[in-house]
Amino acid sequence: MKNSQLYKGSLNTIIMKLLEEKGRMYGYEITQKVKEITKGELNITEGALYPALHKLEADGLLDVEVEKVDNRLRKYYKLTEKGTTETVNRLSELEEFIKNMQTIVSPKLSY
Amino acid sequence: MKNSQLYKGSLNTIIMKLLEEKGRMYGYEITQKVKEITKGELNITEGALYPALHKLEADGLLDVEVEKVDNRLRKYYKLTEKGTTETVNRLSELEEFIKNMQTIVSPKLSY
DNA sequence: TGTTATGCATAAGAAAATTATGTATATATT
DNA sequence: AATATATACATAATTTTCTTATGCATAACA
Repeated sequence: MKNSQLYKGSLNTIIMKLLEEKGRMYGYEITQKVKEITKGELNITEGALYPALHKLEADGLLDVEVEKVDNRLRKYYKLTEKGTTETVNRLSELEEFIKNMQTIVSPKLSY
Repeated sequence: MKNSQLYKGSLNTIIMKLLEEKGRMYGYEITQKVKEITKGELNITEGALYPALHKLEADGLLDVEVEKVDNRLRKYYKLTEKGTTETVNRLSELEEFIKNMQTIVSPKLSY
C-alpha cells in the first residue's frame, strides 16, 4: 500500500478500526479516509483492499450490504459481533506493537 | 515472528536500529535482545532472521565478521556506511508509520 | 472527447514471514 | 550416563500479504 513495507500486516487492523468507528463503510471510502488521515502518506491499493475485505467477510468478521448510489454500486461493510470482539483484541495488539516499536527506537531507561 | 501479524515488515528496521546502537551483534544475540526488550512479546524466528541478515548483507547494508567463541561459531554483523545512512531513513519512516497508526487508533481532533 | 474520479474485481508475481528440518557444541538436569 | 535445554548457524517448502497490472462500468470535468 506504500513504498514503506512497515504497513505490511496492518491493513486488517486499519479496516476493522475504521469500521468500529464509522459503523459502516464501503471500499473506496476506506481508501479515501486513510489517505485523508495520513495526509496522503498511506494509499491502500485496490489489489490489497478488496481481497482483504473478502477474507474478513469469509472469516465471519464483516457483513456486507450492497447498495446502488447514483447508479453506481457500493458494498457497505460493517463488523459482525465476532468482528467487534476481534477488533478489541487487534487494537490492544496494535497498542502493544506500537509501544514495543517505540521502545526499540528510543530505548529510554528501559535496557 | 509472532502471532500478531503487525510485526511483518518491521524486522529489517529492528535489526538495523539495534546494530546502530550496539555497534555489532550476532544473530542469536539479536533474537535474545528483542525478546528482552519486548518482555517476551516478540520472538524472532531463525527462519525469518537469518535470511533477513543475508539479504541486508547482500544489499551492502551490513558487514560480517566470523568469530569462534567457546568453540562455537558467531557471525557478528555491523552496519556499513551505506547501512548507516539507510538506517536514518528507515527510522524516520518508522516514526511516520507509528504516528499514522496512532492517529488511526486514537483520532483525537484530527478528523 | 478525453481525462479524472468513483466503484468494484481478479490474476500474476514478489516479498516476507511461518513452519519444519538439519547440523553442532555446551550446559544443566535426572 | 542419558536426556533436555541453551547456544549458534542454516535452508527448504509453504503460506500470507502485498504490488503491479489489468478489466469492467458510470459520472463528472475540462
